[in-house]
Amino acid sequence: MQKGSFYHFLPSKRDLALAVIDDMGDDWAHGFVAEAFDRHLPPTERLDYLVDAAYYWQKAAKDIEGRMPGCLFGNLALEVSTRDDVLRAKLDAVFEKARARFHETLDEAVESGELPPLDTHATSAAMLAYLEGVLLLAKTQNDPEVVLRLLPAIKTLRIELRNEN
Amino acid sequence: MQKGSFYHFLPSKRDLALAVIDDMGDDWAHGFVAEAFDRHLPPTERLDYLVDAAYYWQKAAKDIEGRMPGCLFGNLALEVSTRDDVLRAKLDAVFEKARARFHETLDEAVESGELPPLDTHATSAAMLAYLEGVLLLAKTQNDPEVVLRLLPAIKTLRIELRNEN
DNA sequence: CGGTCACTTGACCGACCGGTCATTTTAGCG
DNA sequence: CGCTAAAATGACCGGTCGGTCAAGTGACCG
Repeated sequence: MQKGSFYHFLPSKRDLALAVIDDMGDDWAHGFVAEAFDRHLPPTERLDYLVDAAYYWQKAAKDIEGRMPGCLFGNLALEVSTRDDVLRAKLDAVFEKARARFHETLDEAVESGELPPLDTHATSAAMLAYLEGVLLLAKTQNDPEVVLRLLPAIKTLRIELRNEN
Repeated sequence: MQKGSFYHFLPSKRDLALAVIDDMGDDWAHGFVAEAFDRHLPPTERLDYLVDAAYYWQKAAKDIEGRMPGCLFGNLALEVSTRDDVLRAKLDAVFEKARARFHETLDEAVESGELPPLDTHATSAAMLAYLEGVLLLAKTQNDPEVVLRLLPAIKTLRIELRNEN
């Protein structure tokens, strides 16, 4: 695309980033993540599904482009979130949406007795953090297999309920 | 510093990045991380210590500069590792050094019976990933408290030994 | 057909960035 | 003091980047 065309639709490069986050953020939190988080599956199986989805997505991307892309939002977050607060807030919102998916799943698992009671809010955040961290390491090694090796341990993360006085 | 001076010592900006990784990489893997991983402490306490160290470091940095810096190596890794393979490999080596610290600690804990047998190699990598992921989320929220809330769960991460046939 | 309006084009602009270099300052030393 | 070598300076260069804009194209519409 020629730059003239670009500026016909968008006022600046920064606005492109904003728009991309809006567009892909939903795709991600409700697409990639949601697809894995199929409500018809038992909660813990959804996490297995997520591991597979992350792995195949990264692997496919590497096969095509030669390099592991990692997580688009993670990449963006570390690069710009110290320099642009609006962008940072938008990325934060995307992460929050994804976290909510984990949260639902955990609540369901606890309710059904599949998991003992735990701080599902904090634990869901921990799981998202772990997902991002694993993608970071895998990208640094440029090796999707790292995802397969490490990510399943996402199911072992657990944050206890703080005893409420 | 004036740019003339800069180029008196270093041939290019990229070499600065390389040098910084070399310098700070050791500081990190053997300084920040090693400090937390005091061999005089029982293994699991070292992880508590690490949580505190990460928290206070991030908090202090935020108090001074107004923004959470996150992990220097994580930042660099996501930003450049798709564009510069040498840099990527260097960052990978830094992570590997840090991982080894976790690894030692886990081996010790297993040996002393403090932890049941587990895949200490994979688990140490998982812990490092989790550390990076938590810093990423905390930075995106620009809130060091996230570290305090999530990072302690690093002790719950566990990857079982693959049964060796 | 001619008019209009969404869209495209690429030349152009100023700012900045990585890097060079001749010149000057400074520090160490006999 | 004067010599030397290390280190600092800032003008300068080519390239790129974000962004502008006047001119062009083409599709639909009366």
